[in-house]
Amino acid sequence: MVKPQLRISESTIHRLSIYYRALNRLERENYETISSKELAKREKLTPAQVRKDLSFFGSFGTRGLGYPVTELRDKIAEILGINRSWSVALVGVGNIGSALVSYKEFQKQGFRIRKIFDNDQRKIGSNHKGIIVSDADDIVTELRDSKIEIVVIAVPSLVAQMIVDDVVRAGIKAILNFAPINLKVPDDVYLRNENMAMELEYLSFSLCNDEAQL
Amino acid sequence: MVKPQLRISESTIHRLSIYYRALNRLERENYETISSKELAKREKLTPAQVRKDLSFFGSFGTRGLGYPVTELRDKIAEILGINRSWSVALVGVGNIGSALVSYKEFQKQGFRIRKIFDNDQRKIGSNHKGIIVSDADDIVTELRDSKIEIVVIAVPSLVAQMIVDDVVRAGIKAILNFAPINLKVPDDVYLRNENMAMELEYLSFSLCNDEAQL
DNA sequence: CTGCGGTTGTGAAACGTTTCACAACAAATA
DNA sequence: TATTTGTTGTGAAACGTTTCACAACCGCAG
Repeated sequence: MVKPQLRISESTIHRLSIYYRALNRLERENYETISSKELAKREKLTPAQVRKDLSFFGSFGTRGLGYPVTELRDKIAEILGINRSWSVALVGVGNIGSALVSYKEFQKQGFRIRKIFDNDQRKIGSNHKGIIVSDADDIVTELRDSKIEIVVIAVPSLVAQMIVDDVVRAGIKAILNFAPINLKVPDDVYLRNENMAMELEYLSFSLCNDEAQL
Repeated sequence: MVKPQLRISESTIHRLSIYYRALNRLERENYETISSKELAKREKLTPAQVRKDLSFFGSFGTRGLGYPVTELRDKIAEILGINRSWSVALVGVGNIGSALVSYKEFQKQGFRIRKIFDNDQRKIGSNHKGIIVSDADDIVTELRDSKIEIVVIAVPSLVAQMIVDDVVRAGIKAILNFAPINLKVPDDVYLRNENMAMELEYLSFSLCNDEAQL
């Protein structure tokens, strides 16, 4: 079903996420099928782009009709690997960490936070949405024997590399990092960075170069 | 100093953000100059990319020596428009909103949250880091006569379009949206989306397609 | 069964970004 | 001054992504 990989670009994967959400909305609006034209219009993309993105993984549409909404949504979920649930651990329950524990969108897509770590004695042992915060010093041992597949890092930049080293040592292969720093990980570990200030900086740049841009 | 714009790509701007942070660290480590080679190595980029990115805006380096750390940092701050402070309003003090109010990285780069809105009666009037939460119904009037330049939207998807319409009506030209939905804004308004689930989905995809990728 | 309007899937063209490769130059050394 | 080492700035090549354009096909109407 899912075609042999011929190196899918990052942009394509990100657009799949977008299509996934759009299709969920369409389903709620009782659409049965959707054309690449309309889907593109809704998400400010081009029809050709929608079709090409999907064609990397198979042919899911019907000529003359478009794509079946629910079926395509499920297909994309399968491609992205969100047709299942993932066990996630969170390191750091400061501002951002706490927000993530309650972030509905994670849960909705099957990302379940099952362990929380912090190095602040006042937080260790406390309860966040039913999870007892563990000591960050125990990361390696606690993760090694767990079923955790993805670790989210929401600690200050200064300690982030230390934490990530532990996480790698525990055998974790996928890390989402919120610290605004470039972490070093071995080649076989997937690392993604989420830096919320960067988008604000982009806005700042846009405002400063206004008339030139549009 | 800053060259005539010849359409700078999004990736280049994002890398400028990265250089900016790297240079700050280098300054703290007492580097006086840095070569494109070393800077690239630190941030897992290529030297040519560093040089080309910078060359769009001028020539800041010295052949044989490299780039002066502090001077280049300041130059990039000027290009990105973060050598000043920006007045920001936040709409929605739920999980994410509250985290953003205390998010140090925003303040550090000159993004100052000066107004907060919410539509929850229990939150209106409450105090977040010295700011009294206003009624979201008053967004248009409150923003119109304010000095707010950027609005951050951290409300549920269902109400996000309504809020953004008000924000646009108030004359705001730059919006950072955390709701996982594609908002519609006029062409002259800059809109950026921050979707934290998307990066997790990317990790999920990577794990599912592991052996094929690396 | 034929023809028509609509839409997909995809090779090829167009476009954009990254990498290469080297002339130009700075500093240091002799 | 001449030579060597090191690094920038940049045009051009290589590469990657997006857009174009159209054959193939679906459903429907006559």
